[in-house]
Amino acid sequence: MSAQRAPRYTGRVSTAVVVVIFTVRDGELCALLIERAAEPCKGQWALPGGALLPDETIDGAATRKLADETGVSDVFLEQLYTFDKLGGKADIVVAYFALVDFERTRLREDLEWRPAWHPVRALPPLAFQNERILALAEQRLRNKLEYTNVVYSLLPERFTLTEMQQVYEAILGETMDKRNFRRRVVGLGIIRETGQTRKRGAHRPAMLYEFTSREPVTL
Amino acid sequence: MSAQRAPRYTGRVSTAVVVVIFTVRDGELCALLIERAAEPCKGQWALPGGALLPDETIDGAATRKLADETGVSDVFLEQLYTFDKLGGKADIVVAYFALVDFERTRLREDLEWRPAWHPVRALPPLAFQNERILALAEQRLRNKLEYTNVVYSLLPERFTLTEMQQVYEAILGETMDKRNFRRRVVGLGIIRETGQTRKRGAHRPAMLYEFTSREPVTL
DNA sequence: GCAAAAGTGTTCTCTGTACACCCATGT
DNA sequence: ACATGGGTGTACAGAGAACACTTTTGC
Repeated sequence: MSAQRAPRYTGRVSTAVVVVIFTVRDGELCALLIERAAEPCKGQWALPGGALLPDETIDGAATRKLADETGVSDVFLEQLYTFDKLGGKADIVVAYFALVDFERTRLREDLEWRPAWHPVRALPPLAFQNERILALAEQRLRNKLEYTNVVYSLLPERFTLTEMQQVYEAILGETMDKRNFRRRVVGLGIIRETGQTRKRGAHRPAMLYEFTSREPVTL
Repeated sequence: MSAQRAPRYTGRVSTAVVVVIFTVRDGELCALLIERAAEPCKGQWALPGGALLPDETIDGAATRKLADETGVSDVFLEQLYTFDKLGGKADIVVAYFALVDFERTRLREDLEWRPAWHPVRALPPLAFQNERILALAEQRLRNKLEYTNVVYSLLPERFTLTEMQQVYEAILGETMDKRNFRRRVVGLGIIRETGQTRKRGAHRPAMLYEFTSREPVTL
């Protein structure tokens, strides 16, 4: 597109979309990977993705991939970066990243191209330089956690402050002070009390909170 | 690229690169635009850009476009966002943004496809929804200014603190306190005194500073 | 000596951090 | 009664914001 004098060579290149899908499970940040059942890189793991369908937007392709693999939609999904020369079939790969609540996902069942959650601190061998994409996504996630409310997309409708804190700790990889954490998130206005409590085990019941907005907001 | 079971449809789409080139001139943030000399959108202005050359990387294409239009290289240049359905010839447009010192640029001379600097607060009619790209680039620039040293790419080798402050004020659109500004930028360690001064007009000479790094650094 | 830009310190507020004990419940 | 996680307040330090006058030069 756009202005250019040069002879009008029109590069047509094969373009694909991949999605880094993060969740927090058992206090660990995990990403969804798919085991490759065919060459190239058979037996290695790769991010979910694929070519665009005819007339499909790139956002649309990312949304579709996310839904195909996890069954969820209406979650945080954002474009991450566009790569080239990654070594796969596509010349250009537009990467997205998504955040999902583990409890809401239903992974596609496939014996051949099996999807599975992998802790990002213990990844298997990855195809097509997918480490680079994952590393960038993780960094963006850490940043966004600090100055946006994106954590809403990793938690259920109602949750306790301890659960919320565990999500932050899993992603940032550091423990936090309970009192400071609570003051901060309540003070920022991203969550509010529901008035309901939840009894779980031999201790005082926990207040349940909800997000004031389930749309991404920059603080 | 990457894992996919579906029938292997490979979308080949036409892909282009555009570059938002910013500079600060006379205390105004300006962007480089090119007047379209042919249909579609003849007479409107558009961001410099064009299709990828065979075997060219997207970074390479952006670097080339920047050098073609301004004669500069070795400046801050970063991928911004990837758009589709903008209405031009390309299906997919990978946008970059660059920061250049006005004094170092030599615009390409072309009677037909004329490049010119335009203040971003007073843009002419733009082709292909280029307003969206410019708005996003400007927002990113403002953000980066706050937590990185990218301003190095808008200033010459040696400069006064007043010049540096004027760049910040032009981009952020607000005046700043001289003493606080100086404390901050010196305290951050992104610049240092050169020991040299510069006499300019009927007043005390100004100390010349230089950047401690001319690579992008996140603070 | 006057106009013009350069340069320089202090005070206050706010934000973030460190830190330890009591509470409500189940067994 | 005891074990378990839930819930709360205060003190200190560092960062950022507000604010006005003196210095050096050219004319």
